[in-house]
Amino acid sequence: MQNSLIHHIKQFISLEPSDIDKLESCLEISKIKKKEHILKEGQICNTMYFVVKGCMRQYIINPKGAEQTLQFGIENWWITDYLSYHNHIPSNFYLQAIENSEVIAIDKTVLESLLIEIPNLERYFRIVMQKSFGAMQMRIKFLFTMSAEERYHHFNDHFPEFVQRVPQYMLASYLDFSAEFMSKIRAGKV
Amino acid sequence: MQNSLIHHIKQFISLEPSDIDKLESCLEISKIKKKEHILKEGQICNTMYFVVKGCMRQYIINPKGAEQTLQFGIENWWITDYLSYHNHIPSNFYLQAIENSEVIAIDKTVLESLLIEIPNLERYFRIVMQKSFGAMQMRIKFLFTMSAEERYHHFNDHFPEFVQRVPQYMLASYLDFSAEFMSKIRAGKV
DNA sequence: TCAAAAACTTGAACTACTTCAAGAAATTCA
DNA sequence: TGAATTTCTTGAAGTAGTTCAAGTTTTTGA
Repeated sequence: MQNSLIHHIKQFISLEPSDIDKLESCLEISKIKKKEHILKEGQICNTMYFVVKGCMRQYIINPKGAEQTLQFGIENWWITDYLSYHNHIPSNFYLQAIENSEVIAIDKTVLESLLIEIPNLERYFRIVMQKSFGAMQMRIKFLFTMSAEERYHHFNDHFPEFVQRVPQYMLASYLDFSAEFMSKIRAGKV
Repeated sequence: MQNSLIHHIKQFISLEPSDIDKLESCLEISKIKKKEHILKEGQICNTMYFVVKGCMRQYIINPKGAEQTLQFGIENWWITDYLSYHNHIPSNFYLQAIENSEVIAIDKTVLESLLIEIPNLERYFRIVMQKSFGAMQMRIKFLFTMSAEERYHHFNDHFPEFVQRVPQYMLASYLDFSAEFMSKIRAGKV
């Protein structure tokens, strides 16, 4: 079974066999147990994570002390704190596994040299980032224009399998409403 | 005076003189009058816009018929609908000048061939997109954790000159509250 | 320069959500 | 397996915002 990251990359660019060798020599899968953190607030994030299997989340602890999930990362998604990664500053976020997961962790220095050795890889990341940014623009649109109930139904319609996969209270905070309100939406009590 | 886009690119990567020539032959500045649209909902967005001078915004018309500003683009920012651009699908957004502006419009086909001719340009866009995505992650954090009043003060503290530059009602909708509420915040009546 | 248009303000009534508290159900793992 | 933990539910009370409508101020452009 081929490395799933290489498979993902090939969907966007073509790779020479020698490039694949280089990549494979740098990549290894690490297992992250459910609830384990790969980044905590205040740490500098020097790593990009590609989710091979399982599910990760990015969250914060808000001023009231409650956890708030800002992003999920499932199979074939990259997850990191891009600002901390890019500017080498302490992170605002936690990154945590919400299922037993497998990720490919690429250290910034390793990635920098890979990008120099395989220039075409810049193209891959450019495309992936543009797609992610586009998705984020749509997310802002949904947050701004839909009611809590509409956001829940919209998400549920588009990602029904995913809704089964994560605790409701995490999905509620991702959609920016309270767990209690989620319960009432689901019960039709709104 | 050098093309401000080339100046911007040079902050991230180095360019051969021949690359600069290639670039300059492809780029021209076009003037957009205040209130003029460069993209409307339903159109396919085939162009990326680099703001040389002035200010653009991305907005939608929400289900109640009101305009809602989702993003601003000032000098040295790229603005486009990335999802429409990337997937060649109709846009959800409007792109409009809110000051008399000058932009460099790069057509997708032109950009694609530039990226092939100047591979290093992929790196530039990859970096710019990663920075933008990081900024978007922070924006989600602020939207999720701060009250309307906190968002206003936070924005005002960080971008005081910009606050002077755009109509308050546009800023209010960008910060996700009503123009009337903005008025009350400013008057200290909350 | 001044009429029209755009932007801002105000208060009163309303509402979509939050918070709290407590119990019930489901899941985990020793 | 069953005790502990995590997750979900419910209702009552509260609140951070919206909406509406009308008036005022500022800006624009012929």
